[in-house]
Amino acid sequence: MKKKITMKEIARELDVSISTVSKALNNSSEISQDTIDKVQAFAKLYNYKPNNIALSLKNKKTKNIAVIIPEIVHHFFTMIISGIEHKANELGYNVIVCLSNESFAKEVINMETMANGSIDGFLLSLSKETLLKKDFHHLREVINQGMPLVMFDRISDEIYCDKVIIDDARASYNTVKHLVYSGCNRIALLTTPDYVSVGKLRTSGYINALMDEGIEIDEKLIVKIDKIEELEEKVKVLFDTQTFDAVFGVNELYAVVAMREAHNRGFKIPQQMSFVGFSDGILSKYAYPTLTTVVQHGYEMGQKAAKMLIDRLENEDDDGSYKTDVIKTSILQRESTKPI
Amino acid sequence: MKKKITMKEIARELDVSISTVSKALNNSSEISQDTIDKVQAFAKLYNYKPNNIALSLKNKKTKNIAVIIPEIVHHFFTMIISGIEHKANELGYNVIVCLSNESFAKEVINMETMANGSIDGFLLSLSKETLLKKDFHHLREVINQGMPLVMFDRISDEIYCDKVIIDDARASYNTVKHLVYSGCNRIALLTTPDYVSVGKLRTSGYINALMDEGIEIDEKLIVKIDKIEELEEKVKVLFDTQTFDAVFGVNELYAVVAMREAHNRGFKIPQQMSFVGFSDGILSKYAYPTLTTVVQHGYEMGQKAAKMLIDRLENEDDDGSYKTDVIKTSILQRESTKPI
DNA sequence: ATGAAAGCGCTAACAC
DNA sequence: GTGTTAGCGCTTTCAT
Repeated sequence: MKKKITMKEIARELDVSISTVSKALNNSSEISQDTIDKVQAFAKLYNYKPNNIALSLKNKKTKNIAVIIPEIVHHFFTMIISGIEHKANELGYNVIVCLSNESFAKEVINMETMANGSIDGFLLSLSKETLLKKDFHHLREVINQGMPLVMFDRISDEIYCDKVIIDDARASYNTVKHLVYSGCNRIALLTTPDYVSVGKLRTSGYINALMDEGIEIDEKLIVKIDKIEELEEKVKVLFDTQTFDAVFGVNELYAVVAMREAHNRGFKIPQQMSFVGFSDGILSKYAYPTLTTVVQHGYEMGQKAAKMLIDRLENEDDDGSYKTDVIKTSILQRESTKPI
Repeated sequence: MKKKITMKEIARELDVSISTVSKALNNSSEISQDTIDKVQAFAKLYNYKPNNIALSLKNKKTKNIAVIIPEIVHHFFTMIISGIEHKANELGYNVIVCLSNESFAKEVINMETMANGSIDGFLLSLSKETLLKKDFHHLREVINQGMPLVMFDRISDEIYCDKVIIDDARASYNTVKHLVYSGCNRIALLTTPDYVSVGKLRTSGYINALMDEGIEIDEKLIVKIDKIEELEEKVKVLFDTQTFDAVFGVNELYAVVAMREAHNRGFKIPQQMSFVGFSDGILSKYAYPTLTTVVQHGYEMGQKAAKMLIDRLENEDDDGSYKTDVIKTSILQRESTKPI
């Protein structure tokens, strides 16, 4: 069990001062080549590695960033984390993952525990509860302390900071148009309550597309699902009470569950009924039939967010202007919709 | 932008010494109630929070643990992370996530960068490449430094440390028996190459179950799939060249893809052909028909692993004995298999 | 070319 | 009851 060696010990062994060791290890021009060689050889021999914590304390930066997400068991979020991790590592940063579990309290605690020196900046996607309460004091606090914050996907307009989002409304608009052009005109929408920003935007895109196409909005075709537990029941009720020729789900799960129900009721897909979901995940890809979806490019979103944060960290010239990056989406046509 | 305040500043403002502030904040009995009140009030007013980095340096512990996993975009791994995160937070630790992307080099780098003081211990699931190379020097190194390591799921018997695993062989054995009892006797196996420890164990469980049931092993029914890209093709070949009445996949994806192929070829499921997968994920749950699977309890596994590591961290009495926890699995009967 | 000393923020043994 | 001091591991300014 050879414990980690410190500069102090190297200094003692080589009978030089600690500062000489420090400079030698950093190839300082102040030090003779002889000493440099000697110190570096010794350091390598004993596998010396500088202590990150000491460096953090000295430099006032940790090279760690925290990402706080509502949930990790979601394809979209895991793709985002992948992207963040990749980009952060590439730029020399480590990623600390915190889960809010959609809870406001947990989100606040996470931010508070991380804000005390453990990290250099935050990457955050708001929990549903925070979105509902509209209480953002914890975000304001870290921003006031001068700690950079980049929000992604589930953001708030009330907070002034860098952001990365999807063009949700447009994506939804395009999708509905796509369905219309493929011959559908009674399009059901499975969405979330309006307090979820992305759900609201997708709903508005749906409405605008139908209006632009001169199709009447039928409120009965808009189903708002809050908790996953009510999903199956609400879908059944929709099928029991309404007629329609397409279903657009604001996430892949909604769409797949609806598709299964259609299957069970004997509908031919996509001939009699079409399906589109949001966020191209594993479910869409392996559903039967495979599901046409809006591709959100989560990996790219994660990379962009990480880049934005690190740029901010490494550029002192903080001019006080924040930017919002919008990630383009695209429609991935598979078996659940008719070709246009 | 009110910067973080330090003890030094509190001391200056209140005209007492830094150590008095320290003690007052820690409610030391050495300090008069008066001073304690005064200091704490001031601290609260200015929202003083101790600097984690300074504490880490002083205490020689960071309250951070690193988890290194091959991939994050896998339901099983995300469940494990959830479990780890939950348990770690509960016990006062933060989780730093590192992805090896199944690469040996990345795994080594991850461990090296984290081992220099950033964390107190490791949670690790080996990358495929490491499993193939059987090069574990990086693990030995951190263990030698006295840093605790707990391996989970993809482990190596060559390394002496705490472990948490699934009873893979038994789970597989039970599953095959389950299929036999439900009336199947030509059971195809979709598995990974043997260097993936869990794949190997599952394959052996399959073989043992068949032997115990007096069913001949047909090597042609055992398909080893290394890369995801060859999955669909190999499944097609299986269907083209063999006859069978059940498919057992060592993960849910393999099973679902095979089930789709069966669907496309007009097989009635489960009447003509049964399907079982491993690891109860989102795919199994929403497949059509829903897929019977082996439940691996990833969340529980993550919790156990985190608990084990933290126990080790907080109990100095390291008696040099390591333990291996085996998580029980269970079969979740859904629509893709006949009831027994 | 080398070393002494201060300091990052905090704790704790020891002095007064 | 309060303050002084040393120290965690490292960097850096300022002597020498």
